[in-house]
Amino acid sequence: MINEALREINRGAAEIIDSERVEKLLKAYFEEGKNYTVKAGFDPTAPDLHLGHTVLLQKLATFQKYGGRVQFLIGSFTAMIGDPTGKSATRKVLTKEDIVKNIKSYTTQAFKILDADKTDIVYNNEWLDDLGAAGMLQLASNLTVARMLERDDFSKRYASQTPIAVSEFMYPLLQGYDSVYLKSDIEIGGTDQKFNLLMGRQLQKSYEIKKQQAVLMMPILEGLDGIQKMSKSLGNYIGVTDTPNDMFGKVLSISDDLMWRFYELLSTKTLDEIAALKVAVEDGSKHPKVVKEELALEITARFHTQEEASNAKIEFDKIHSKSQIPTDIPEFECDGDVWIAKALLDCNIEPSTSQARRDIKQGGVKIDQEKVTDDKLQLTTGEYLLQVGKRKFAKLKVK
RNA sequence: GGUGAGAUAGUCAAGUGGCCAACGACGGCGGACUGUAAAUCCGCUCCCUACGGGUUCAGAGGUUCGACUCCUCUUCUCACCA
Repeated sequence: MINEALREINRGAAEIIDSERVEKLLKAYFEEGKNYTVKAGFDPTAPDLHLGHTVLLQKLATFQKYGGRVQFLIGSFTAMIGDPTGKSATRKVLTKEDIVKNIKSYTTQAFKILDADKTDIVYNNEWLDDLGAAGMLQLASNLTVARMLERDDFSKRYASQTPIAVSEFMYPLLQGYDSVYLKSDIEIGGTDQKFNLLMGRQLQKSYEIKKQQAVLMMPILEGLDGIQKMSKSLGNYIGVTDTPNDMFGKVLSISDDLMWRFYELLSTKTLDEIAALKVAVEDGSKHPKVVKEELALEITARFHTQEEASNAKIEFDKIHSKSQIPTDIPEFECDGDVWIAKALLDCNIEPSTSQARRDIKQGGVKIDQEKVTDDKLQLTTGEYLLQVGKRKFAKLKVK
């Protein structure tokens, strides 16, 4: 049982520092029913989460299953400083209203994965506001500039003469101080957070907390392309607020290799179940597409409902596997006889009449499922279903 | 501040007086194929009710029968020097 728990906790983790501590905590839970705390910090700078963020949440949920109590820390104070991680420029500061709004949307999204009864939402301004100048100085005296500059991001910026605000040095310190205040037993975060996570251990030691927190780092999830990290700016993400249809379709579009990665990091299936699926695909008893659909269903259902997920699957099959017509098609109206190319342009399924004529020539345009061959065709009064390629549809009513 | 190089379609990048609506690559779009929105192959890729017309190669002028290509100025970018 305890081994099973350890396996699930280790699952997908990039690195664990002080894994003996984790083992001890688990042992105490299984043998004496003692709980422990797992801290994870969230930066309320962007309103929407994508699947990359949920990797951490998923791991927290695993801990909750095995006696962990989650300290869901909102960086309400630190959001005003700007964490330099990953960005090589000083970040802009958010207004209070933005932060409050973001927090709200964060937590509703997070509780689709986390067990609310085993989660404490904490805001770090609660104790950081009171830290005061004296406390701040004391905190800062624990670290030297040389040690700060060890951080990869800082050293790069320093070397390339990109400005580093002194306040940015405070960020890792404050994040570390959060762990001191909360007396966290374990902290988890992405690999890009390593420096900050270790700071928690360092400061806990300085502030004479007997046991330093263990640190568990999760890898950064790849995006749909399977190469770059999942991020909004790269456009290769699956947002947790994506519509069921989008979500389902996006998961199905990933490569077979990436599918296993998603299984490992995002599925709630156990490692044994996943291993079984892998074997089944390899020996041909299961089709990889079926396995991928299972994954897509699971993920879609988590953020929507079971029913919406199944509908998304039906819709997907309709359009892609059987090349039928989707359910929702935008409708348009126009007067008199219309030239087909102009009609396609007006329905926003072609960018120009030139492009429309090209597509007609190549046999890519259909009216009511019939291929159009005449690029001079005039549409007379009636209703038409226009289609360009496999995916662009419009209904047009000619009066 | 000085000197030199450069600015070409969504992006990168050829083109040094007519053969240029402009090579090529990527992207995008169609088609075939596929379990897939992947991979692969084929075609298309400025606009216009079009075997023709219009507007493009940083901007403004000029030379020329004719300019993306030559000249002048302007704006911006980069490199080296100070």
